[in-house]
Amino acid sequence: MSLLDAAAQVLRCYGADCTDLTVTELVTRLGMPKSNASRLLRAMRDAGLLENVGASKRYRPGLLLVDAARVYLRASSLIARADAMLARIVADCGHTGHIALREGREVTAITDHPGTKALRVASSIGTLLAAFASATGRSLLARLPEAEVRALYAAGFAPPSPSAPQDMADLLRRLEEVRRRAYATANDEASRGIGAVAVAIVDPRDGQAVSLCIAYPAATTDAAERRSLLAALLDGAAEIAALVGDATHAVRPRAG
Amino acid sequence: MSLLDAAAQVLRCYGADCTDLTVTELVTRLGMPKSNASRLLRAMRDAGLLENVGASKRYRPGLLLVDAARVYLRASSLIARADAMLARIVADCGHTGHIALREGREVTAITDHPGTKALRVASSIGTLLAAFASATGRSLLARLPEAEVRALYAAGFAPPSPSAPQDMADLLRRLEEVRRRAYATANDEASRGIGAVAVAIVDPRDGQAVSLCIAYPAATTDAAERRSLLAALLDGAAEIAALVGDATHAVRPRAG
DNA sequence: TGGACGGTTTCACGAAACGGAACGTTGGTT
DNA sequence: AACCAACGTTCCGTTTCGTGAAACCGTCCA
Repeated sequence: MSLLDAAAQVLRCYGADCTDLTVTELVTRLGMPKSNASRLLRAMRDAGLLENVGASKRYRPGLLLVDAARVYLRASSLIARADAMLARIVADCGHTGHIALREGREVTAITDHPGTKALRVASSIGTLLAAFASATGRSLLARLPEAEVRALYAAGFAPPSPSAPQDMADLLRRLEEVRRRAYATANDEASRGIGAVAVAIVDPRDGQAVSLCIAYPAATTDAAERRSLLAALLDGAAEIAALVGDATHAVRPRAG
Repeated sequence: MSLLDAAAQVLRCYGADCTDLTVTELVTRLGMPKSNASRLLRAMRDAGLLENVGASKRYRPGLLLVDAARVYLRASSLIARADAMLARIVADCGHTGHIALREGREVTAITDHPGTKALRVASSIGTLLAAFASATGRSLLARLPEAEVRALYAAGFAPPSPSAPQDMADLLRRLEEVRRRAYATANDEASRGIGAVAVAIVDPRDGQAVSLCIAYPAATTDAAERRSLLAALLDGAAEIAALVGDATHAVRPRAG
């Protein structure tokens, strides 16, 4: 593992469940020798990638990441478009929506639109989910060739719940279903009591893929409502897909 | 210069005026040998710090920076509070406002609130300004001991305009004025035709400092309006300062 | 006081980064 | 087709840096 890989691993620790790190926490998280951890955190701080929390020995992300991250988000017209579309769908249906991207075997929400109903799903920003065991993840995995999915999970996977795919064959079958219908669903899978429906769009110009997702409380959302929000999602995705040239949504399958 | 320093320098290139980089551009920007630049960009990409724009040889920030940057912004209740306050002031006065932080000898806007007037100042997000030659920068420098300001500018500075501080004595005199009044101003300094007023708040718990700034078109903003928005800014800053324990704004000097 | 704990520093050696030069690729011009 | 320019990659010998284990340091608590 190179020094840059180590630094990137450190940065990946930060998210909804981790706002700062100590040497010992890094040792525990990454299995790194204590002296390496101490020196790496200090070198990253000195470079500006991290900063200390006041005079403490705690390290958090540094300011220089903010502008670069902003460039990432703004460089992508696909993200911007998908996000605007999702905002409209959320405003109409009242459920929580987010845009998710895949990073390796995980997915992360990068934008978030809280719903307006009394009972709604909480923000998932900054939380990493296993791609194979989430609607957004499966919608994105379905856009990969089978060989690539097999290579990604060459070491196998541990299902987090009984409703998640149980093995490679199960996963591939579900991805084939996603490809056929053009959307993915999840129920009680990453989080209890929550259902989700997700649609992926790929920008053929640069290969970037995003997933638009609506998450809803399973107990209070009946079949008619689920059909309605799925239709809105598929319509919205088709509109963006037409703009960026993603042929997958050219003929939209009937929701059902 | 260590490898991490080099990587951080690359990330600092990204902002409002740079959304992606090639090997040659990096050579030009950082004066780095070509082979080093090629290897560095590739190593950063392989680590996830950067990614290629499609199949091109252009590199842009990688997704992993987004969550870490978000943690930076959310970890700071000071930024959140200052931003909310500024939003209210902007809504009232109609001019453009932003929150700025200092990084070394420069300041960068991290949040932005466009004004509502017909003539308003454009967004400055992602643009670095010289701290000594901007209102936000001077409001933040005034919160440093004089020795620290001298050390920061040990190599001297080149004034970007006739209204900017011309030498160290001039800068120190202005910073003393900022300390006395608790706010900094700029006119025609970083940008022609624009005036700005800025107030800094320091969170004594972790030493974090932010500057709240309102920027306005100099030609159409009369003295009464300037006094009014300065009063709003000072009132807002005093309110936040009381919450975080910054004693500087405990007794607010009369604006004038 | 002694021990536990978190973090830092030291050390010798192997790994990685260095910069210049050669090489490979692409596109444009004659 | 041959040539040239520009960009990016790879090679090579040398130098620098990162490695992990162990020692050390500072703080806190029984």
